[in-house]
Amino acid sequence: MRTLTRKGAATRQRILEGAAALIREHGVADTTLDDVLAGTATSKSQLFHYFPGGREELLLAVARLEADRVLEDQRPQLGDLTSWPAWQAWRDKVVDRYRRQGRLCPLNSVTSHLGSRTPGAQAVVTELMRSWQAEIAAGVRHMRDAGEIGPDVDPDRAAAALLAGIQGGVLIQMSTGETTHLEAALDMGLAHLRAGRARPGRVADGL
Amino acid sequence: MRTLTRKGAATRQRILEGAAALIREHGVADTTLDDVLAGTATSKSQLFHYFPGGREELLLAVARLEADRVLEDQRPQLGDLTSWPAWQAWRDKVVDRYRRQGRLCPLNSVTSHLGSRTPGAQAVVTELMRSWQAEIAAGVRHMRDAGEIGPDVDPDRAAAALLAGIQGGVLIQMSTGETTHLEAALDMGLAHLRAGRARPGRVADGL
DNA sequence: GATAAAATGGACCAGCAAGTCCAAAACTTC
DNA sequence: GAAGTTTTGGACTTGCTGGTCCATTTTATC
Repeated sequence: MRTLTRKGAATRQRILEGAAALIREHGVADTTLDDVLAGTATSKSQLFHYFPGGREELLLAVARLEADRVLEDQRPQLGDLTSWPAWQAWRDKVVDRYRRQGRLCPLNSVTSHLGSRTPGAQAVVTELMRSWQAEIAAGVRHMRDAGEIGPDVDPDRAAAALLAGIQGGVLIQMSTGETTHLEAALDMGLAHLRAGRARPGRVADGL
Repeated sequence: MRTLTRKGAATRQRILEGAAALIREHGVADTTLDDVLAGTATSKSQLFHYFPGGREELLLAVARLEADRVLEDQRPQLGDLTSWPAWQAWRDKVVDRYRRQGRLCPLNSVTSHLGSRTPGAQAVVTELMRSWQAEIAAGVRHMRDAGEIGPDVDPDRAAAALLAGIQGGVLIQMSTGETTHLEAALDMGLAHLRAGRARPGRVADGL
């Protein structure tokens, strides 16, 4: 596969998106290569032609796709955390996104299935977390510069805590089906940021 | 398997714990029944004798074992959140527990592998979350009654947020290998609770 | 339109791992 | 110590799924 014709690229994309859709619906464990083939009207030789690494390579590609989608789904709010209403809008969007997604988290599903033998999967998640946190931290920094948050707040650490709350909320949602925890975590995180505005020194005293 | 002799019970336990140990070390996907057999010096007929449901039943039993262990590992601190130093001690214990555990989270591994077709797995996690949150909430309630936390704080919601932070911190640790997020989430959660002490009305204003 | 490269179809293979089965040994109980 | 039950060993079956292979068709390029 030296080059890729337009047709070839289209086929590859069809396989990738079809696989992602199936995994979103049934989970990784219940999605075989034959399922993907049937669902995308392709043959086995095509799949292995475009993903020489076989299942593993395909799953990794799906993971990347889903990782990208996570941040995309938070735009444009995530990149514009410049006022309290904006933060609230972002919070609502996150909750809504995961409420729609339901119990299955494709990314977690894929990575936990690829497991530790595929370092690429961990890398995808790590990178997602890194940039996600960076964007939140940028928002915190902005608010801090605007005097809405105390100067003693560490933006990265605050963003890390917020991000952890989101992840945990989603994780819990995967078994309970409820977004209660996600909302509680986000609301507490935001309340804490807001509270830091008037009383410098308060935020860090638990560290 | 009408009754279980002492010997039988011991064998069953040996299989269960051996399976749990293997899964802790290598993850679910890389642990076959034959691995368990080899690792516990048992034969296939024994495994299916004590776990008629086969792999699925065994995995579920392992999930229960691990779920129990999670709370046990936090004792006695978890049940005694009655002063700020006690909260801090609990926080340290949690961080330490997961730092020791490393990247693999057996419970998440098992449940995400059993997937949605086994409702029992979700139930185990849900139940764990429920009681975990209840114990944290009890601590919050205690502190509130002692006047250390404002009366307007909802203990269950605060506990939910804290729990989400923990879960997310651990989840992130699974890919990064660092406990940074876990610590940030816990510290922020505790700082927020502490901050609620002096200024009633503050905590809930983000809701 | 000839040639080379890419795309496609689908039969085939191989291996693994879950699960079955039956006979033999050990234990319990009387 | 005999009868019945539980426990154990391990060979065997079976189904599935990832992966290979090669012949054929389509597409690009000149």
